[in-house]
Amino acid sequence: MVNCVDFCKALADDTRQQILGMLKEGEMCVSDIVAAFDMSQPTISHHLGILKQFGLVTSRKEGKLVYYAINHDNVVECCGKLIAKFDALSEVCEI
Amino acid sequence: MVNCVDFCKALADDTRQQILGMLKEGEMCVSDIVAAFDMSQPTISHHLGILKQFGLVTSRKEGKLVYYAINHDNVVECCGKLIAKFDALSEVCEI
DNA sequence: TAGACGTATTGAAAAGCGTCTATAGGAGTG
DNA sequence: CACTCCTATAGACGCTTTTCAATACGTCTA
Repeated sequence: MVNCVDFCKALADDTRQQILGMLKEGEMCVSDIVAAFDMSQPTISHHLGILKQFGLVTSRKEGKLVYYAINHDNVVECCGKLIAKFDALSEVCEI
Repeated sequence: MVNCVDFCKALADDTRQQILGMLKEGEMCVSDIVAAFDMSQPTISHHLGILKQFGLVTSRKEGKLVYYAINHDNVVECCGKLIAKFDALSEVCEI
């Protein structure tokens, strides 16, 4: 879905990794994510936009709220691509 | 060895990913790496410095030449950390 | 319809990153 | 020693990224 470089760029930020780690536990709406950080709402919205642009999260609207969820398949696929790209022994563990 | 964010930052560049992909096949000296790119030697040296700083490659000096090699264990470990961090099902495939 | 609430967008400032040229340093060679 | 070759460092430039305040947009409710 997304290439390895874009995948790493999407994850090359601590805030985005933390967001993704939170979403691993289940979907969350924007205001709940914002509440977990000491950052402005537009900043979080910006990071969510990047994660979505690269296909690492999905979003769905429910009334006033927007729920974000991790795109599990894409994340796992990208991790697998990374291993395959740099690990000469990757064929041992097919993902 | 290195955290997930730094690992992704180190790989958030196409040139560095290409270098690491080349080194997967075996160690290379700087001038051979430079010859594979349409970039200046200091630029390649800069990227090698970043890869080394984050522990993704090692280097050894042999006369005038400096050979770089991929730090296989560290790369695999970091990929594993990434999967564990974001894949709720990661325990299925222990790395 | 007005207002309140949740989220996205805009525009700007600051910091970071990738690239170059110029140059320095270290190692071999004549 | 002087010279050449290989690699690293320094400094500068432009572009990108992160962050914020301000504001726009959409949705629910009174």
